[in-house]
Amino acid sequence: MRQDVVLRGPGGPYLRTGQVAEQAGVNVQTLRYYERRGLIAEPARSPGGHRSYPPETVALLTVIKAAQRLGFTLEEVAELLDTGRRGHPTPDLRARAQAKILEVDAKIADLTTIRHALAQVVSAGCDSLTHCTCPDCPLPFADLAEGRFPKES
Amino acid sequence: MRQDVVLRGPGGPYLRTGQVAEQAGVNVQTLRYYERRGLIAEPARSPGGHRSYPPETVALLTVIKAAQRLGFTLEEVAELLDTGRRGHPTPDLRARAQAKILEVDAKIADLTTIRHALAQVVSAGCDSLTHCTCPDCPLPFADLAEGRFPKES
DNA sequence: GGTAAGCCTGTACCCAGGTACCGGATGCAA
DNA sequence: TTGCATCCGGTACCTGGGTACAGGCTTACC
Repeated sequence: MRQDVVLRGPGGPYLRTGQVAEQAGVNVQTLRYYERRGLIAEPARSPGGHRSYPPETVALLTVIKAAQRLGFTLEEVAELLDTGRRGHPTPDLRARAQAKILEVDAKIADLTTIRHALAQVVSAGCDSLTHCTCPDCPLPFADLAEGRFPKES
Repeated sequence: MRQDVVLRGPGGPYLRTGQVAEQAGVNVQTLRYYERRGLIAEPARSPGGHRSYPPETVALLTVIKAAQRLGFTLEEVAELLDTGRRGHPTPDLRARAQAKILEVDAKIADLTTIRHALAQVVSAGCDSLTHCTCPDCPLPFADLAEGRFPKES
């Protein structure tokens, strides 16, 4: 544990990879993965080549994780951060959040239909996917039409 | 298009790969993938080694696709088909459907929370993930606690 | 200056559910 | 019998979001 030591540089106490990772609750590899993906800027380096992060990187990672939990892909998060960094605030985030709400609603609707079909299986007492002996068997779900749930799981 | 010709064999009109794939609306590669995964049985072969499927394979594929849309993984579908094939009907399908309902409910609950947070972003008028200027900014979503949505998208 | 923890790059691997490509063989109708 | 659509097995690749490993270099503390 030599991690409680702080590198000093122009502008404040800098952090090393392991410190940032621990404080943000992510893996060290993830940090470099995000750097490759353009989510976090390439940090300054020590003379020996070790990364030296400004402390606000931790907050940035928290924001990234929050956005992910809202259903944004890393690519979308990268874009949002990018437009944010370019100055002039745009209605981009708002618009994207609204679009995301529609996506979420669609997913919820699909899941609701699925839940319905599952409940039918249970209440009808289906005992086989292919040779069900229950009366009025709901299988194989005519209402779950081909292609209605493109990639839904 | 020589696919409208039917191979005849013991028990009925047999189908070739392309015919099954087309009728079931899946890719030819997928068919062989399912065979490798044990979802469909290895079909008979022509003297030259071409697969020759019984016509009910198309229905089986429909069932597989329906089960997938219900949220079962291919592995789960394979197991369900397997216990079905082994004769003696078990309450397996019913139990699994009930468990799946719980999974679906959990997903819906997560999505509902997410929808809530998104709606807050919209109504508060957030304009940046990192430097939002809106009053009482809900970012970065303290209620979406770390780890609450392990793999949710 | 020794020692160990931590960091570096690069590459490969994981999950699921497929899809694509290759060179060669087969099936079938004209 | 010729021509070409289709099929064969094997292998590699795709998406998304990371994770792991190998082999070597730095940093920090004593």
